[in-house]
Amino acid sequence: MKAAVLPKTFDPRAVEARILRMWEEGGYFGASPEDAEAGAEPYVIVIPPPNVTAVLHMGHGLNNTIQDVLVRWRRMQGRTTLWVPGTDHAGIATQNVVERRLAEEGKTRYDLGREAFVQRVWEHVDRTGDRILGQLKAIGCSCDWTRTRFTLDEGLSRAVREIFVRLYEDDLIYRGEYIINWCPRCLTALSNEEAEGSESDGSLWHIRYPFAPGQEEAAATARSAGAEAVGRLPDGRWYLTVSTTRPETMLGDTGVAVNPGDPRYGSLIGAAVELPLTGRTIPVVADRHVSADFGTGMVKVTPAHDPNDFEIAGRTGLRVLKVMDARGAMNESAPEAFRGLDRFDARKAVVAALEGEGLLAGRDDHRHAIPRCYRCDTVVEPRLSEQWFVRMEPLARPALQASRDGTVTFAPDRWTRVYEHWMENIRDWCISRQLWWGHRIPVWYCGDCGEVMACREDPEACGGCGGSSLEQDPDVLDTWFSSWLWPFSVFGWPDETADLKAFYPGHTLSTAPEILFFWVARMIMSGFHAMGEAPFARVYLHGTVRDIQGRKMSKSLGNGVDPLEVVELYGADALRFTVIASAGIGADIRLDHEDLEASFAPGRNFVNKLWNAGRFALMSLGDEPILPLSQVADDLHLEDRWILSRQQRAVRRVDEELDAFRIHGGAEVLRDFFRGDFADWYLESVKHRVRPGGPGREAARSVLVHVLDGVCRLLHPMVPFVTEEMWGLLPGSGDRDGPLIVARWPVPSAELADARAETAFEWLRELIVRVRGLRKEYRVGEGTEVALHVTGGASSELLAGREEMLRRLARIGSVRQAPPPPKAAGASAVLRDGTEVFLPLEGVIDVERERTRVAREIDRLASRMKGIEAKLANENFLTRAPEEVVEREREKLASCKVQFTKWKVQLTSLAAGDGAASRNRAATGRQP
RNA sequence: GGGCGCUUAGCUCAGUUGGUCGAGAGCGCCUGCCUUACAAGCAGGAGGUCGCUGGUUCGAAUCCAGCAGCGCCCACCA
Repeated sequence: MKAAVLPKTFDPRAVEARILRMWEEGGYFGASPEDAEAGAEPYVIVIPPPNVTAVLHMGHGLNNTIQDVLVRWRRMQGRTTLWVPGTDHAGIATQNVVERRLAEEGKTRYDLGREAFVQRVWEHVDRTGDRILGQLKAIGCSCDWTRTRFTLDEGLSRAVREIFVRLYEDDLIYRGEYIINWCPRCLTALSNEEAEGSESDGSLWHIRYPFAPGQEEAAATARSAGAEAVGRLPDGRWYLTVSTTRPETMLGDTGVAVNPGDPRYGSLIGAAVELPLTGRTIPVVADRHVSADFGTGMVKVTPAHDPNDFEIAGRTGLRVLKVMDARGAMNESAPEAFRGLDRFDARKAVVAALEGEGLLAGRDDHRHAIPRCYRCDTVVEPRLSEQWFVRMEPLARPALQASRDGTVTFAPDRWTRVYEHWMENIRDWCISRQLWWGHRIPVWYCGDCGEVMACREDPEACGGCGGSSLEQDPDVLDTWFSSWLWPFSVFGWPDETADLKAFYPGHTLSTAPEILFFWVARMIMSGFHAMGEAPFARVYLHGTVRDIQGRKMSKSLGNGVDPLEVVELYGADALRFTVIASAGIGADIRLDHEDLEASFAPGRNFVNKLWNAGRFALMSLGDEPILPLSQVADDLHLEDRWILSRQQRAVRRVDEELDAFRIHGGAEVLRDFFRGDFADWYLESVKHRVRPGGPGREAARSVLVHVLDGVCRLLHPMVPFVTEEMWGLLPGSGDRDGPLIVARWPVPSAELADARAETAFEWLRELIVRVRGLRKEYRVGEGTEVALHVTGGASSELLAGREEMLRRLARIGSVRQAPPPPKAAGASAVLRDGTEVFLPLEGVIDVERERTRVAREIDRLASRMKGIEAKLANENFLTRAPEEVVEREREKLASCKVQFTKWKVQLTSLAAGDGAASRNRAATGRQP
């Protein structure tokens, strides 16, 4: 029949596409505001939109699997569930990619012009965007695809405009000339977060600036006040020494600063020095920013090319002189010899020139953090320019409060402090970018009256003078300026839509910690500002996917793992289960990109095992109807009651784990239950029962289907494809109104919990394991049925009627509840409850070997007993340890004593059986 | 410079409030098995002074201090 056709191994390729189509066509992923109204409290997740530029990597694989597990779990629990998908236009990143393409054709974006270039980018993202969504689908993400959004689509662009104008009107957006981080390659401003510091080896140069004529007295005074950095050149001129890591910037120096309280330099304040190589004379000023105890205590001031120096200039009135252009080359304000030189060439040239003039005092190795562009890794240049900023402090206040009062919580918890620290030290956000790909800044300048207007709609005429010579700001907005609105812009904000009412705020956000500041923090801020409440309550920050050497997976290192390749090879379920089960909460995951087999075998093997359990059911259950549990309640065998009881425990624990974001914990619970309990023990103990004529057949069939049904449900959020397929093939036993994806999540049943059955079965399990162990230990193959003697413990009650199971699972021929005959040679063990187990092995074992082994065991046991006895003799232990702990120790000791006696007896019996043993040594070999 | 995290079996990692953890899983390894669900499997097993040193405690992988190694984040000390 059907069952016979099922392949021995699960073939994901044969079923995934079909199931995916079924889910999608069935509309199970979607949710409407009406659903939310009718159903239980909605559970909403908005996806961290992947960049349209890149293809999906394993980080996405992990993150989206986590989200899908949560979503599917809540959906099955009956919550109205919505997971909104989408992609991010990724300003710089995408523009870079397209520009690189153009470069291959020998063109630049300027050759195309703005409009044509943007058109070109659109063509590119239309292609890649679809591919990314396809990849998400391939790993099984149950997003509502009908709601797919793009940060640059019309609705979201309207949201961007609206928030910009609102913030502008509230004076929370302003324009100004400040030192910002500038990428000389991308030719745009960057936010603080986009300039990533990277430790590098550099140099600290010490340069001598000669004093201008007439400053000798001031210099000499400083010198006698202890200013070692002030001295005389060979030609007699006085000089002072400053230090810098960027000598080329000295060409733009407009002053030297000292701390006003520095006793050495009091005389120098107001003095003039000659700036080498430039012929300019610059003043010495006092500023509190300079610390007396670092370096020489004197700082060269380059206001146009250093943020601190810019501030010093603001306080002291030093002039601001730009000596570099946008590309980081020295401009016309630099001395002729350096004009046009790139900053790094200029650095060498300046150092050489200074050396030539005898003004280089020395150079030290200097390791420091150099900020680089997060997109192209070019060293960022601090640059004075006019940009747009968001005033962050007012926005940060409620966002900080939300974390402090627990409105928003982070998992793992340590991120709370990181978040709060950032919020407490928030700096204004530079949002303008000199790019073409992105949301154009909705600001117009009037050429007639100079009016500046931020507008929701493109203006026809100047609001100030009515003139029509309006020009829009050429810049675009930081890509994060659209993504920070994502949690509500996807629902149609600023309109008061039904979606917004039903689905905002969401519940959980799952993402990588790298974008905690870029995105998470800002979403919380915009959420409060635009919507009056946080966009989500819980933030889960998962770990990083790394290669086997611990390096972050990246395209440039070529150490990435392509999720689609994994899906192709092992299936989406294998990928999902592997990443879920392989790391704890927020912990990094390591995968070997060179050995996908080794990396994903755990998931694949597990999925296959699951498949085969289902296959067994289909092959062995037969076609007769399966009775509901209620109808077989009176015929349940011990193993039936045991597995049903265990299942209730598993359900409870999975809920606990998932609720705490311990997804791996949930996977572990289910693996233990399904493999450790169900497949290894339950199936093995009922195999003979489900066959026609088997004892208690109907009960076994019913329980088997019931439990397997539950296993499918419980595992569905993690491995949705194999469970959906299997569940569909299983003979029905209960609610089967639709596919598994919308089936009811199991609820622990107090009725099925059966502590006594659990105790009894666990005892049997222990007994069987011990017997199997003894058999292996004494090399008694499965072909040899042996007798079993049990005494003590709860044996008689627990053994009643279990002979069949013992025979099948431990190859025991007969069971005797009596001590072994005196002096019998054999193997013995003691169960935890003190039950003594003895297998008479006269004539099957090598007695001499066993005797030495047993003697060794006796020694080992004796020393352990001594330890426990000492503990029990300890007055402090007895009085202060909880009663049950002491009791446990006593039990431990008691069982050791029993075991000890057992070994002793065995040793003597082995000695007694000497003759017989040597005669039978030949029989110790393998069974035929 | 400040902050955070990690260090447990050969490898990758679990271990929730200190007490069945006298420490587990997966992979790998060893032994025996193609037992009609599954060799992507079954049964059994070896393997760990829980980074080091102290401390608190009747009891520490778990708490505290110090140290070492690795990693991450933040920061305007030129």
